[in-house]
Amino acid sequence: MGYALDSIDTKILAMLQNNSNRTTKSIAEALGMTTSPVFERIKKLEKEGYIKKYVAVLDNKKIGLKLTVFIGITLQGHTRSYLEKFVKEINNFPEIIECHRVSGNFDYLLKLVVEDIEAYETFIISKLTLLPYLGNVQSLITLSTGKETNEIDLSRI
Amino acid sequence: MGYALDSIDTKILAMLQNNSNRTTKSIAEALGMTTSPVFERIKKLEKEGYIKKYVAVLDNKKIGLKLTVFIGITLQGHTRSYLEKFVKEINNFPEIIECHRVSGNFDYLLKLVVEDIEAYETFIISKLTLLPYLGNVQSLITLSTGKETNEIDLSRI
DNA sequence: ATTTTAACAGAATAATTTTCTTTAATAATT
DNA sequence: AATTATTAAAGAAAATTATTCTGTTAAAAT
Repeated sequence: MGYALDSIDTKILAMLQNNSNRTTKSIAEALGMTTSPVFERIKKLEKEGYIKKYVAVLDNKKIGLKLTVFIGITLQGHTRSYLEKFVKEINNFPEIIECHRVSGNFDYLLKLVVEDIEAYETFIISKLTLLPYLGNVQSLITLSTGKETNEIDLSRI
Repeated sequence: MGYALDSIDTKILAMLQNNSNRTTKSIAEALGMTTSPVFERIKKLEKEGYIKKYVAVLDNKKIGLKLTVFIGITLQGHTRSYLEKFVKEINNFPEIIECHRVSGNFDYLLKLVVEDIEAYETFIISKLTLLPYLGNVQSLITLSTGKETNEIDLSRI
């Protein structure tokens, strides 16, 4: 795979995962190094794809999107071409932020973020149920969220 | 709620959501403005909490965490104190990156990221099933992911 | 033992962030 | 309607950071 991470790399990743606006200077100080090697390591981590991107995490509720819903879906047919079409359609719905093909009691698990229950119902009626080959659809409405992050614990790798 | 977003704010948020390392200068140019008002708006969006944090998004697979699993859980008792304890316990497991209390066929939906099926099994056996009051546990193993993002479509607010 | 390579330190430069002052436009008050 | 506050923006200056470059050291390879 071309490149192995050492403990300095994982520490850098851990810090940038937690706050990507942290300066290389501050990271370097935390590691007892100077800025140049830290800078070079970060660039390498970006180039090699360990760091995919840098993003601002917004407060969905404050923006007016107060409801997160998970939807488990089974399809009636499983032909390859249809599965691909399904995923493609799904990607056009701006409400959907995750779409996983899963094994277990569903074929797909979706995660979506909408304004409220009403917007959710509109989505179901005027978008989701229009898709063909749809089998069972089961919604899990989020009541509260104890934890929701992208941050991976890197102490275990 | 103290502050209403105008169209310039949402454009800034959209850009930072997509790439938080984009310079204020570049954002300002895209908006036909100078850097200072854009800078001030960003600081305001941070201060007011619309922007929660800035993070580096890592490639989990490259780091060796190749498996994402969703777990639906029902509990046998629903006393408030126990629910709180459950969430607290869950937060101590580094594998778990999301924990939602939901309505529907489960009480909780968890999302976790682990190395592989073996690590997943270890988690189930030596961590999850040790929790008391556990009822039904149903796992959805991710086979492939069509979409997985935090980026909210802001054109609809 | 010699060469090569990779990682780091330190300094210099380029670019960006951040602060400050001034101006224009809008809203509020009398 | 005139005047006064407020707010948002522009522009310039200062401070900090990112980025590049050069030289050095240590480790790895030959």
